[in-house]
Amino acid sequence: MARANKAIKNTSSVNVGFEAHDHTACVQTALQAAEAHCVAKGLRFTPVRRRTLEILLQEHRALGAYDLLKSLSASGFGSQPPVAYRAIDFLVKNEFAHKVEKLNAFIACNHPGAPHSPAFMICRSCDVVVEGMSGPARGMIGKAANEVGFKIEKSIIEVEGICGSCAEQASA
Amino acid sequence: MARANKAIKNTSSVNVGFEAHDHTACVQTALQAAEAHCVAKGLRFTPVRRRTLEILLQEHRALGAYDLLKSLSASGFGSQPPVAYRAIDFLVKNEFAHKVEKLNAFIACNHPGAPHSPAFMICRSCDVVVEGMSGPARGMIGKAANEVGFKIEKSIIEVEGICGSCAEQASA
DNA sequence: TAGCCTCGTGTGATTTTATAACATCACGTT
DNA sequence: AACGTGATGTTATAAAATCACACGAGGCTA
Repeated sequence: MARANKAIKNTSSVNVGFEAHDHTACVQTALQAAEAHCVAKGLRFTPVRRRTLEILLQEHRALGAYDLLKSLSASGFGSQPPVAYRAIDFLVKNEFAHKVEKLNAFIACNHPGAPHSPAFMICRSCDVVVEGMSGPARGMIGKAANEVGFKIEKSIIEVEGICGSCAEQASA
Repeated sequence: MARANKAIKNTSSVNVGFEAHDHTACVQTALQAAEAHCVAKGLRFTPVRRRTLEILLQEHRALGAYDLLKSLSASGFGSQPPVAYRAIDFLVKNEFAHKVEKLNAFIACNHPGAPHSPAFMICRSCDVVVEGMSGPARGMIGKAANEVGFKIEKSIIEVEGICGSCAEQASA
């Protein structure tokens, strides 16, 4: 629970370069966008899937599969791991959410719709994760890949460090 | 075991742009280099740690902690997870090895000594991992980090795709 | 040399993360 | 109504990682 609890502490913080905002509205917007995308693609945006995305959007931080599962079962869905993992798989496959490998956790996508490879900044102090967008090819590694005939399909970029707020607090 | 077994299959392959080479010698060289580094830094290159690095070097691919543990206990060391994890921690902390987050696995460092942030190419077909070197700052994400006052301490770059050999086989 | 401290090792137990396997149900098609 | 597909639910189990505690080897100091 260590990491999860740590993350859970900073509940409503929506910072690291972002202003607090009307979160309820932004959650709704994102859900509608996802719904529209699913309709367009013939995907089934079922209640569990919708609720899972909603939770991720509301929390606005990386959640572990078991954190999600707890919320889901509290919302009346099943209580066993596959319930969460299947919903997560759907969201990740369709880029409504991403996995943060470093944390074994999942986070709602910041740029839904836009096909992109995410890049995350992870604060080691407060565990806040912010998603930036990364261009497709990516400098050195792209070059190295070309040289050895490796064809990049997906890239995982996660940088760990210390965010602005935490740095301030530390120096204060 | 799925992923691990898959990896275990391609036992002696040392390819993806690298020629097969005198592996025994290169293992010895790397071990000696690590030993020297430890002496210089006042670190204790104990038997378990040495053997762990040796296994990683010999295998020349990403191994799970439990794969390592099995080898270690077969070599006469303890048989409980902490045995492996502690040795791995030591190797990773001192950059003799890296964790491949995507695989939850560990691999001997290709550029021992040189301080660097590793970047991995992971073939989704044969699970071969090759380490490239990544410069410190890293394009887009570095820029994004600057903008929000995020101080990067460590970066994880892993690209997934298909390696040259597997691509050939597929098209053949 | 005895006492003490630190670090490394070994073990048992447990926690956290993830999948396998199988039954059932909802929906659309035939 | 019969069927196929995909979503959901459940039980069980696997895989990855950590906790907690005992012991022991080496260096240090007194």
